[in-house]
Amino acid sequence: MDEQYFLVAVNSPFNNSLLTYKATPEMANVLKRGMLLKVPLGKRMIDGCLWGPSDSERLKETSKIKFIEKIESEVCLSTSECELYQWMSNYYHYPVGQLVFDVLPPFLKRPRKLNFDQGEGKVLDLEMNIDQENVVKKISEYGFDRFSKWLIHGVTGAGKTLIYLELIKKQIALKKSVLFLLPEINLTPQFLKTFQTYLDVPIYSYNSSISNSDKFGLWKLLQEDESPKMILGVRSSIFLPIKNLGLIVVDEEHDQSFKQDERCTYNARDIAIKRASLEKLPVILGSATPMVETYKAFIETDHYFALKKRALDAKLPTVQLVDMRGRSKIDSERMIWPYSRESIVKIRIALNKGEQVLVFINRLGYANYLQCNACGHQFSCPNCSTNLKYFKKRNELSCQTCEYKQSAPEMCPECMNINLSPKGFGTEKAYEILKEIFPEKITERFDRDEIKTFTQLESVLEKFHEKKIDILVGTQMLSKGHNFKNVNLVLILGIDSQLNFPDFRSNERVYQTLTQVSGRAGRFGKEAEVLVHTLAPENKIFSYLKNHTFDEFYEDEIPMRIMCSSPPVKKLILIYFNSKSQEVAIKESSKEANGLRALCEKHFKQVEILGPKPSMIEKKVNKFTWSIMIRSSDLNQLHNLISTFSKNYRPPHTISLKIDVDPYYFD
DNA sequence: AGCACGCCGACT
DNA sequence: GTCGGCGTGCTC
Repeated sequence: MDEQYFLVAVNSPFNNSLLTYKATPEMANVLKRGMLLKVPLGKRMIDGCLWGPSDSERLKETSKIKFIEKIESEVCLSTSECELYQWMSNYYHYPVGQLVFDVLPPFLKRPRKLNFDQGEGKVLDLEMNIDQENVVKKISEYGFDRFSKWLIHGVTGAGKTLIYLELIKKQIALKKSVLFLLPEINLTPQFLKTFQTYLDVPIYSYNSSISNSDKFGLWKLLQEDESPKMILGVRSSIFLPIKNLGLIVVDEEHDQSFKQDERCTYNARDIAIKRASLEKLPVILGSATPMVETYKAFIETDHYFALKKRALDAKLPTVQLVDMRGRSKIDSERMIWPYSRESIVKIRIALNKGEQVLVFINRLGYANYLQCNACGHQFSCPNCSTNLKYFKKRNELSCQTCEYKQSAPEMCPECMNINLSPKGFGTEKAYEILKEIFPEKITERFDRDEIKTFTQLESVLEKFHEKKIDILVGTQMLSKGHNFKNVNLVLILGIDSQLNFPDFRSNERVYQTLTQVSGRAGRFGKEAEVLVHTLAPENKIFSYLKNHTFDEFYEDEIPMRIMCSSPPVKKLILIYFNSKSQEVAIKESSKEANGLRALCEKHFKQVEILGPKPSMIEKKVNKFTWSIMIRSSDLNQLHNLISTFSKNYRPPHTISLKIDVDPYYFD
C-alpha cells in the first residue's frame, strides 16, 4: 500500500497557503476534508486544514513532500464552511489557509463553563402595524427553506426590531437557530434584553468582550448541539458553525464596522448573503440608510421593503439648520462657540421641560490641533504625517494614529512665542462649554475617551435612562441604534469636515450619520427637533434630511456615482504598498502599476488602473503607504487580473502588501 | 509569515 | 573579536 497525497491549507502565506503532504494508508482512511491538522513546514510545526486530494503530480517526483504530523480532533470544518472559505479566498485574494486560522477561535485545552442567557419567552404585548405585518407575511410566504435575501429600508423608529422578532420566533418554532449580526458590541445589551425577554431559547453573545474560553466553548457546542438557539454577534460571528441555521439578520446593514480592513478584507454583510445562499436560507438586511450598493441591488426587486413611517404614532423630528458662518467673530457668540445662541436657548427650554438633550460631534478631544499664532507652526506627530490632537483636561497633545503623546507645550519650538491657539473642537470642548453654561445640570461625555469598558458604557446608558444625566455629549457611539425615551432635542456639530472628505462616499456617509443621529430624537411620540450646525447650509444633503425623503438622496446619488465611475456601477480593488522607506513604497507601487497597466492593455481591456497615490495619511508609525486603484464594471476581468497579479508578484521583504476588495475608505 | 544564514558596522 | 541589525532565500 502506498501513501496518499493531500492538499493542506496551512497557516502560512507560502505558496498561497496550499501545500502538498502525504499520509500513511491508515491515516488516509480517516482523513476528511475540513479536518484540522499539524504539519511540518521548514523547521517548525504549523496548523493546517485538510483541503482535498493533491493535484500536484510534479512535486511527487521530488521526495520533498513530508508526512502530516497529526490530526487535531477538537474541531472539523463542514463542507459548507470549506466552500465558503474557498469562495472568500478567491474573492478577497487572501490565502485560504490563513483565512481559516484567522477565523477560528483560539484552541484551549480546558474551556470553562460556557456563559449564555436563557430566554424567558414572555408574550409580546405589542401589535405590529400593517406595514410590519406585510413584511413578516411576505417573507414567511416565500418560504424559509430556500435562499432568499431581503432589504428592510425603514426610517429610524419604524419598528424593524419587532419585525425581526416575529420572524425569529417563527424560525425557533421550526426548531431552527438564528444568527443576528449587529455592527458593534455596544448595541449588544439592548438587543440581548429584547431577545432574552421574548424568546424562549438560549442566547449566546459573540463579541470582543467574551472570553477566549467562551469563544472556543461556543464553537465546540455549535459543532455538536443542533437545538434551536439565538446567536447575537458582531462581524466575526458570521463564521460560527451553527447547525440547523434557519435565518440570518444583518441589522444596520450599511455600517462600516461590518467591513474588516485588516488581513482578509471581507464585509460580513456580503458573507452573510453568500452563506445564506450556500446553506439555502433567508437573509434579511435592515437599515434606515442602506449603503448605496445595497439600495441599488434591491430597489427594483420585490424583496425590498420601504417603511416610511415611524411605529407607535411617533413623528419624525423636524430638522433646523443653524448657520454658523461668522459666529466666532461676534463677541457675544465667541464664548459659546461651537454652539450658537439659539441652540443654547433651545437646550435651556428642553432642560426646563425636564427633557434630556443629545449633542453629537464626530471628533474627540478639545482641539484638532495646536497652532502658533506668530509663525503658524502646527504641532505634528514625529512618527506620522498627522497633527497632534489637544486634550485639555489631560494637558496633553496626542496622536490619533499612533501611541505618541507629549505634554502640552508652553511655547512654540520654532519661534518661542507663547501664544498658541487651539484649532477646531471635539467632544471635550463641546462638553466644557455646556458645563460652563449649565453648571447646575449634569452633563456627561459618551465617547471612546471616557468610556473604555463595556461596564462603563452600560452604567452611563443606565444613568441616562434613569434621567440622572441631563445632557450627553458624544461621538458615533451615541448615534447607533439606541432608544432614548426622553430625548426630543438633538444637536449635531462639526459635520462640515465630513462633507469635505475627499472620496465618492462622503455624501453617503454624511447622509447616514445625520439620519442616524437625528433618529435618536422623539422616538416616543413627542415633537422633536434636530439642530444641525453648519457652515454650508445650502448643501443639498440637508434637504434630504429635512424632508425625510430617503429615495431622493439615492436617486440623486446614483447618477453621481455613474458620472465618477464609482460603486455600485463599477467595482473597486485597492492594492496597498507599505514600507519603512518612502522611496521603496513609491518605486514598488509605480513599477507594479505600470505592470498592471501593460497587463490590462493585453488581456483585461475593461479594467482601469489608477495611481499609485500616497495614502491620505501617508506616514503611519514611521511606515509609508502608497496604493493603486483598480476599477472595472467587469467582475471577471477585475478578479482575473488580481489573481494573475498575486500569482506572479513576490514583493520584496521590505514591502507589506494588502489587497482591499470593495474598499470602504480610500485610505 | 517564520526561520536561517551571511554580511557589515560598532562597541568592549 | 563578537553582537546584532537587516537583506535574501527557502519552506510542501
